[in-house]
Amino acid sequence: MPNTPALPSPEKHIAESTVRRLSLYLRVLDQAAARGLQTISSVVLAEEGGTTSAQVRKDLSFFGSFGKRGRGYDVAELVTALQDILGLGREWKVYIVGAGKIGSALVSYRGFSQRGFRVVGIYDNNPQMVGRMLDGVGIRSMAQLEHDAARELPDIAVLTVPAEHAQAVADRVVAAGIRAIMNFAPAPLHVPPSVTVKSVNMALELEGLAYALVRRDAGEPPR
Amino acid sequence: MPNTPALPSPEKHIAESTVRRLSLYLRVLDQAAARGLQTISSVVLAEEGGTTSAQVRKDLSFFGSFGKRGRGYDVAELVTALQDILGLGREWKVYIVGAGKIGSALVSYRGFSQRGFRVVGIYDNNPQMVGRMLDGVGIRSMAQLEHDAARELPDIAVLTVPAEHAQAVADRVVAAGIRAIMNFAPAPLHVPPSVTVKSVNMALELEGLAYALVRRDAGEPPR
DNA sequence: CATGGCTTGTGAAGAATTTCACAAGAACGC
DNA sequence: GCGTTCTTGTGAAATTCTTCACAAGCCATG
Repeated sequence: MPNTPALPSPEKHIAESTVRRLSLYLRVLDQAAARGLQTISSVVLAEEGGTTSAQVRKDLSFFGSFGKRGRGYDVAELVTALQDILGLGREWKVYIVGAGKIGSALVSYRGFSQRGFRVVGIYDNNPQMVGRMLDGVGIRSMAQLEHDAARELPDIAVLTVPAEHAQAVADRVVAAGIRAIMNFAPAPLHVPPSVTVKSVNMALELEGLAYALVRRDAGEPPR
Repeated sequence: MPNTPALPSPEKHIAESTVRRLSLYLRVLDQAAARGLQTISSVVLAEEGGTTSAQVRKDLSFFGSFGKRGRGYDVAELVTALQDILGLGREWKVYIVGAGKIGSALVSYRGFSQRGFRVVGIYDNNPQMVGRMLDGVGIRSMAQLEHDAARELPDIAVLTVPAEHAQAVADRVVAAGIRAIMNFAPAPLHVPPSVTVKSVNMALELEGLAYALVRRDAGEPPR
């Protein structure tokens, strides 16, 4: 680590959009590394990531100086720095709550394991499901959740339950001490401020597309 | 339709964040209607939707006046207006490309059909898959995509293919005349400006959670 | 070791978005 | 009918986010 020591604790508040882009850059860098690139400039990083070079440099500047003027960024170095910033240097224990179609699909999602997110438990309230294995992980009864959590101390709960149960499950998960929730249910969750929630709402994205299509057809320019 | 006729063609450009919130309000309104509420104020709508009342009113004001001072918004009326704005008054034909775990799970996702998104075709390049049925829809060969699209004129393509094929598939989908893509592959897509892409990147959301967790532990306030 | 061509890092400017705050309208009780 | 209470719609202010533009640094070349 020759350069700035990738200090991952800036005083300022970092915008969520910035953090999202950092993840994106990481993905672009992976591709670049796979193609054998040693070095990458903010211009190229921006093109592949769908943003602007100034944005890339600004985003990175919040966390330190990672580039070399006249050269660009060392790919391997920047990967390490970004992983560090994003907290990907360690393993995160994940509970998946809801073993329906989406929950089951997520268990074997490679994007999770590749970044250190390990599914340690899957929960469902259907007794028919309990005991079965999904990709090497056993489905457990919802009744066990609090008990297991006290022992395993999971970091993140992924909620793939029906919308009408989402809030109740979230409450339990929070009470069990989990402080990060990824919510796939199409319902807004209310949690204490000490808990972070990210919602992935597919219906919402689709509706955004529908809006774009009707706007487009109505003749408004996209921007 | 007693009030402002829900004119869905404002001259100004509407921020994507606004459109997302409109979808969210629609969801809150559904719940409200289910609870038998006739009327809802911007304050309540905001609380349930996780935003502020001023934001709600501002968002709606871009499209017209839907409320009554002193009363709030008529739930049923606002639902209709929002559906209208978002282009949910019609049926949208959806192709799902990639019949892996996630693609298969999405076929039967209720959030799609509930809002008028109808899956008319599923595509996969695995010959073992082709011909099987998923929730009443047959899996077709990738080779057919362009041919079928010319006939069925699908509106939206949902991409659930591996990241390394995402761009190539996107190119085909665009060439086939589809102008809206929902991308589940963890790879940024490059498409002509006439095509709208929404990406749902679950790894990215998880990384956002990991970031929040390390920040939290490092003692920074969430906001 | 000087020169030229690139590219970063970053204040400052600009644009976009959110919040404030209040006038105006609607309903209700008396 | 009048006053009180509630709530919308919206300019203006505040804040947040993005883009600009350029000095400073690095590398290669001769």
